[in-house]
Amino acid sequence: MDARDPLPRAFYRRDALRLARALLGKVLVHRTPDGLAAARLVEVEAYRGPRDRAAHSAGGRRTPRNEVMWGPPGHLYVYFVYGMHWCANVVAADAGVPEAVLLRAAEPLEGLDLMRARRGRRGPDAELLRGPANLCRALGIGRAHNGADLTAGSLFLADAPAPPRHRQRRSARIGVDYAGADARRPWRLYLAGSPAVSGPPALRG
DNA sequence: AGGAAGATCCGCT
DNA sequence: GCGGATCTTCCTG
Repeated sequence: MDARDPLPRAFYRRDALRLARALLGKVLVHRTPDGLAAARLVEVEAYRGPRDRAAHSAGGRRTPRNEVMWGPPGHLYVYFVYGMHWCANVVAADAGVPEAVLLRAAEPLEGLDLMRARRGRRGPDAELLRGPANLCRALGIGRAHNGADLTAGSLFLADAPAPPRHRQRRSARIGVDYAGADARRPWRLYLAGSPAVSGPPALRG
């Protein structure tokens, strides 16, 4: 498979934790009229369905907002938070199983000028996609991309070598203190030492 | 109909 | 470390 081809549907058809592991190192590509932007995923979080109190699908709540989580795998679930930010998830597992992987950070690869412009040229390049909302901003992802099919179209994930195991780390997920015991489950995965990883220093090495 | 909280980010102290 | 920005969504009454 060419590195520029979208990963196939079968890649996404597994539970969110396994998909999260597989996503580390993969390349998210977005072609728009303004140009192409691409970045390598270095931080993700698994949200594991109705029994996961931290997930938007907790308790089996199915609403217009999280509807995409119930759909087939390989689509993007994009939601709006805090009155100003967009965040993007990759839908995992079979239709009817509402699991997803939040994309928290990535290292810029292509389209640096475009991403700087979208971000307002703030900070070092390595931090252009540091944090879930910044990632969406730099890649031009927003409301229009909710439900987008990542296996066909201008927004897709391309294959890339898996990062070495000795750089892979796990931690509790960030920003889910409301979720009780589930808040402490180690379902955040990241690459140690990447300057693009978000969170406090203790959660980046 | 109303209100509370949110899978965040940034700038200031 | 803290709080403000800003608005959608969902639950409650």
